Amino acid sequence: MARQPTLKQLKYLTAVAEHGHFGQAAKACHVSQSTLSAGVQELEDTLGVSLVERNNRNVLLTILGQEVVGRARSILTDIDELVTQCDAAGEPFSGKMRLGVIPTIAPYLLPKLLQEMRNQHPEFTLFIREDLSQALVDSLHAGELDVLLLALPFPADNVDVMPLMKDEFLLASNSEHPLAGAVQIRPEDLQGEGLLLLEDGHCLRDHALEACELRDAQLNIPYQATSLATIVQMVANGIGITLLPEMAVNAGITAGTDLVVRPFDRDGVARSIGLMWRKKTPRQTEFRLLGDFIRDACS
Amino acid sequence: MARQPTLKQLKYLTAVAEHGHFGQAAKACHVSQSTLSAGVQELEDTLGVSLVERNNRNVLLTILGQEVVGRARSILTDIDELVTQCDAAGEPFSGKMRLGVIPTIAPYLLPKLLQEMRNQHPEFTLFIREDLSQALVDSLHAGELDVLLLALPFPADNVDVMPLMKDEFLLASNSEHPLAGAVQIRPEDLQGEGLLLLEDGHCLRDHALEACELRDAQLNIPYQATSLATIVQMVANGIGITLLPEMAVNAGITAGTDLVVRPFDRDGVARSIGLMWRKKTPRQTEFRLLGDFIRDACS
DNA sequence: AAAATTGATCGAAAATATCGATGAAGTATT
DNA sequence: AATACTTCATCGATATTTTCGATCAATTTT
Repeated sequence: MARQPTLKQLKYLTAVAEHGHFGQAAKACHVSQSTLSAGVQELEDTLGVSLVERNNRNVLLTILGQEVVGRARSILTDIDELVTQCDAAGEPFSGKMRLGVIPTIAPYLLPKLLQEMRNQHPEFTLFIREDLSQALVDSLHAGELDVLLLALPFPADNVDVMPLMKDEFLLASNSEHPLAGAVQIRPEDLQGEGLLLLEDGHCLRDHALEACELRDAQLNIPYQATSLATIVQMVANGIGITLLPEMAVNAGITAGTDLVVRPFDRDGVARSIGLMWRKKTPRQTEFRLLGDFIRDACS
Repeated sequence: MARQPTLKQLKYLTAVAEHGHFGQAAKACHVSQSTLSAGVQELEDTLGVSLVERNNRNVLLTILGQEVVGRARSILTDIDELVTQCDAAGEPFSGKMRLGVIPTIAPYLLPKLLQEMRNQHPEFTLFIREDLSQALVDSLHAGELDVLLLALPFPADNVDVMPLMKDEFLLASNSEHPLAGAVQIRPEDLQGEGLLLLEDGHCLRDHALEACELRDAQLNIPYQATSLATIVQMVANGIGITLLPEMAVNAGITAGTDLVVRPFDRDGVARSIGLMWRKKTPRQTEFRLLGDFIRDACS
């Protein structure tokens, strides 16, 4: 099997084409003339063609040689670009990143986050995928995503997490509901109420119940919905009450309704928002910087 | 200065990307696993980035790694194309060639030649330049042309020539001219006649006179023209007589006129048509094949 | 627990690249 | 016509790089 030409040989050839002189070409390549001469000959050997006509006073390129030089230049340029891209990738927030986000975070954090990102790091491209936690973790391990923004804890192997912030759960009810006017609201007050929650698979459901130290059995859950926006509409129509994450409320999810949103009487009724990435990723530093950035952007 | 990645390293990387497995990739590249592993690491070192995430059960590409793989594939394809082109160039009549032709040959030989070439070797591209012999020879030495089709002899250094065919000179005159009805025509009969010839620089002029063993001094040359077609018109109008190369007559240069064209009484009143190339060209074989082709096409 | 798989690492051997010196062939100068 | 110069090719010695097989460390499967 015939061997491949090497980049070095192509480099030598283009230098000869440029200088029309082996000696000068060698100088430009920082090698001896003999080295360059041998390199060009080797290239001709491996290609099995004549590229340069050595004419003891001026060097001429074969017509085929000219075409090869053209291709060689293009290839060397491509190599340079590849290197350049990798150099630039060393800088944080300069390349690309694939971020997975759960549906109970994405609509409320991303607008601000993406806007800030575009402002401060216009060179940075953030691909977003929205899905349930388990699907995101699977994708993370499949190499389809680089980092996840989700609610912690979530069970996953071989990952590191970086908690970013607490997100309080607020009780949302129709204004006519008894709890809307209560002096103080305790998690225990939820027992027996018609509590509307997202369907199975949404971690918000589990985290909310856990934060309130409640179990399914203690609750009267009339319906399950597929999005918080739907739940808000149901609550506004008096079908029940719900727990809304603070970030959704801050983002205005209740705008246009007469929902009453009230905090609990004690701290800690909250979910934890954080980043997750593969333990062996080489980009941990970059991910931690992203975490800092998200914290800043959303405070 | 950071070193360049090598094609081998890029090859290894793409193999890893393809197989998702260092061992299989190594097998595909016909090297040991350690060699491939070291190659990929070296690539990462020279680029200063992480491309592959080694995960002890499955190999994942960094997002940057995926982009680098994409670029690498493209580069390797370009290399393959370069090699393919050179392989094909080994075959005669498959690449490109730049042919210089003199004005007293081009219009009469090229139509047939180019048509035959397109029929028999559609892959072959023949660039044509038409100019006077001296200009062609200069271009030949400058590397702008690969081979010339002209009338021999023509003085030039460091060239080889390949005579192809004789091209008889025919006497052309108005039908009313005395020579039009002569029993036989000898070169000597031209003395004193109004002989129309091309202007200086056209080798046809010199070759015609030489073939007839005449000198300028022996002739009555009323005008000099810039093309044979013009001369034909002048002869048709009774301004003088001229010598036309047989190939021009065969190509129908006198069509539409009442010119009488007659051969001389003896053989050898002719010019020699041939190819010329740089002595050091690596394509001599190909040029000789071209010569054979031209001889065949024009016989 | 043991066996198997996977990629990284290491030292020795083989292949290669590089250099300076020299050669060959032509050009320019005297 | 002889000489000096320029240019690229060639050669042998040396330095570098590449490659391999064997082994290691970590993990997974049996």
